[in-house]
Amino acid sequence: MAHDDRRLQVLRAIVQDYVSTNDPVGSKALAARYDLGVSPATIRNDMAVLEEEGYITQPHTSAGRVPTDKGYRFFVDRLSAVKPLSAAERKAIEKFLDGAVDLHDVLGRSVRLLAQLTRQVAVVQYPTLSRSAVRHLELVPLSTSRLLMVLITDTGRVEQRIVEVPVDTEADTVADLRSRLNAAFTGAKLAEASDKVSDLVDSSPPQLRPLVAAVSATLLETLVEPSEDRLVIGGTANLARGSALDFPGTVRPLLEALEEQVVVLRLMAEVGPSTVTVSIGEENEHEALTGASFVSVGYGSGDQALGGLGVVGPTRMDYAGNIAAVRAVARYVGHLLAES
Amino acid sequence: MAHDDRRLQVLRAIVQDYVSTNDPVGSKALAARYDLGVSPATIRNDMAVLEEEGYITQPHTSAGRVPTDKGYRFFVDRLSAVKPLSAAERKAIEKFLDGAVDLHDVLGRSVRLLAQLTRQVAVVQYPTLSRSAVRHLELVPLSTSRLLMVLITDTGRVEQRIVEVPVDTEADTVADLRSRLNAAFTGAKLAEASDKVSDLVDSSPPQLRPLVAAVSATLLETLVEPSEDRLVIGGTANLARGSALDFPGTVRPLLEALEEQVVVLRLMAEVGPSTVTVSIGEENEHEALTGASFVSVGYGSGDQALGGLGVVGPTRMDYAGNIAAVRAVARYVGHLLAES
DNA sequence: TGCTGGCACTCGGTCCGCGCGAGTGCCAGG
DNA sequence: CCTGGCACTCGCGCGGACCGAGTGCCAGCA
Repeated sequence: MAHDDRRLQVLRAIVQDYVSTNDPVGSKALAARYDLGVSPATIRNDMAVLEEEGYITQPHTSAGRVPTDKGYRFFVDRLSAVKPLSAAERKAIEKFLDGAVDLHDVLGRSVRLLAQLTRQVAVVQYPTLSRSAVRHLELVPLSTSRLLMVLITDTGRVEQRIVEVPVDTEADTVADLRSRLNAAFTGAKLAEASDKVSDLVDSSPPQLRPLVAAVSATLLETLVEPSEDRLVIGGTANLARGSALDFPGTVRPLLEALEEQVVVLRLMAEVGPSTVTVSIGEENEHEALTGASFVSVGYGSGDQALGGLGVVGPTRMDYAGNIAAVRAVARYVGHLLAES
Repeated sequence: MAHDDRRLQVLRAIVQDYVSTNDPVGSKALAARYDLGVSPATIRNDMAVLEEEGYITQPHTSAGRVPTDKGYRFFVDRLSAVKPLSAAERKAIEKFLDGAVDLHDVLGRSVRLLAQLTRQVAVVQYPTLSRSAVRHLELVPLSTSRLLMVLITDTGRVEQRIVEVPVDTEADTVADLRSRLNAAFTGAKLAEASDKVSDLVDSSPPQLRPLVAAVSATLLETLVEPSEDRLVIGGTANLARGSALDFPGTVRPLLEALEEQVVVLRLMAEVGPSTVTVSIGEENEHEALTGASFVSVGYGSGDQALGGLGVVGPTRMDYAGNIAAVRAVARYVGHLLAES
C-alpha cells in the first residue's frame, strides 16, 4: 500500500527531526523540511493514525508529536543501512586505541573514545574471566603463611588474591606448586578449571594437600565469582548536557544505576558478538533506565563474546550513529585483545 | 575584644546555618536559632562589618547573607575540634572495608564508603608506584619475540606491560632473567630502581644484553611514567542532588574535570599523610573547580603518603564532618595496605 | 478514494504588573 | 555599645492576558 509506505516515511522523519532538534515536531515543519510530496494536511492524517497505533504521542494538546518507545523501536528495527563512520572517525579510532600499554589502558581508551564519538555515557566491561583461558599462574610468598596468587589470562587480564595457607611453606614447595599449577591450567578455559582442580588435589603428594587445597579454593573462587566483572564508565558529563530536556526526573537515578554496576552488567550479560542490541526506554527492566536507551554489543574475536560494551543515553538519541560507533569500537577492541 | 569574638561566632553561625538549610541567612533567623545573647540589630551591625571585610555577601539586596570563599576559609581554619565519627559510623567503616579481596577491591570499597559517609563525590588515588617497593617481578613469554612483564608492589598493586624483545628468546633464558631481576629489584623502592637498572645491564652476559635492555627500558618506563597514576571515582550521583542550588553553572564542567583525572591528581600531589588539606572555591586553580571545595588527605602507614583520597563537593559543605570522614577512611586504608 | 486548502478551536508558554514579605540600613534612645 | 523602631529596597510568586503553533474537521477537487 502506498499509504503504509508513506506513513513509515513520516515516522522516520519525525524521529530524525526530533532527535536533531529536540522539539516536538508538527505537520508543517515536517512538510517543509522533508520533501514527502504531500501537504501538511495529509501528514496530519497520517500522524493521527500513527498516534492511534501508539508510535507517536503529543506531550500536550497543541504541540507537535514525539516518538514513543514503540516508535523508536519500529524505527530501529527498520534501520536498514547503518550509517558508516567517516574516514576521519575511523582514523580517530585507530589513533586513539593504538599505543595502549595494557588491558586497563585499552579499556580506558575505549570508553573515552566511545563517549566522545557518541556524546553519550559509555560503558565497557572487562573481559569475563570464565570465557578467557589461563595464560599463566604465579605464586609469590608474602610470608610463611601467606601467598599472593596472580592469575594472568590470555585477554591480558590480571587477577590477584591473597591466600592464607594452613601450614608453613618453603620457597621450594611454592615453586614446585607453581609449576604444577601452570602445567595443569595453562591454556585451559577458566570455565573448565573446576574439574581440573579436583584432579590436581587428588594427584598431589599427601603432605602438599592442604597447601594445594587452599590455593585451589581461592583460584576457584576467583574464577567462579562473577561479582568481579568490572566495568569502566566514561562520559558521564554528557548526561549533564540536556538533562532537563532528556530525562524525566533528574539524572540522579541514572548515575546511581551506573555506579551500581550490577544493573549494567545484567544488561550486558545478554549481548552476543557482532549483533548490536538496542533496548529502549520502558523495555529496560530497571526503573532508573526506563527513560533511557542502551545500545550494546559484545566484543571478542571468536564466536563468543569476551565482554560487552555500549552506550547509555536518552531514548531520543541518534541510533544509527551510535550503533555504528559501538560496533566499530567493539571490533577494534576485539582485534587488540586478540593480538596481545 | 568582645566584639571580634562575637563576630566570629556570628560567622560560624552563618556558615552552619547556611550549610544545613541552604538558604541565605538573615539576622532575625540567626538570633532566633543560635542563642548569641544579642538582638538582631546588633547582629546586623556585625554582619555589615563581616561583609565589608569580605567574609560574607548577599546574593541580592533584600536577601540574607551567604558565606564567601574567604568566609569558609576562615571558618575551616578556626575549626577547633574535628567532629569525631559516631560509633555506628566507625563500625560501618570497618564492616565495609573488611573482606576486601585485593587492592582494586579495597579502593573500590573505600570510594563507595567515602561517598556514602559524606554524600559527596569521592576520589581515591591508587598507591603511587614510585613510593612503593618491588615485591616481585614476573616475566611470561607470549611468543618468541614478546614478553609480558608483571610487576607486583608491596602495596598490592599489579602493573603489566608487554615487552617486544629484539631477539628470539628461549624459555630458559627468560627464567634466568626473571631470577636476576628479582634478585636485583625485590625490596627496592621504585624510585631507586633506575640506578639498579644500569648496573644490571652492565653486569649481564653480553648475549643477554639486548634482552635485558629491552625489559629494563619497559620497566623504567612503567616506574617513571606518572601518567598511570590511577584514580577511582564514586558518588557522582551526589552531584545531581542539589545541583542547581549548589553549583553555579551546571555540574557538567565538574564531571569533565573529574574524568580528566589529571586535574584531581595534581591536587592530590600536594597532600601529606595525616594532614587534611582543604581547598575552597576560588582557591582551586582549575576553572571547573572554582565553585567547589576539595577535602583531601594522604594515606599510608609510613611518614610519606602512598597516595591520596578525598571528597569534592559544593563550597557549601559540612567541612567538619567531611574532614573527619576523610581522615578516618584514610587511616583504615593505610592499615589495610600495610597489612597486605 | 484519497489528497488539499481553509478554518475554527485548543491550550501551553511567555510576558507583564502587582503585592507581599524578608531583610536591610539608619537613627535616636537607653 | 546595644536595642527597638522605622522607612526602604527588591526578589519572588501569582494571576491574567496575549500569542501562536498545531490540531481536527470539512468541503472541494483530481
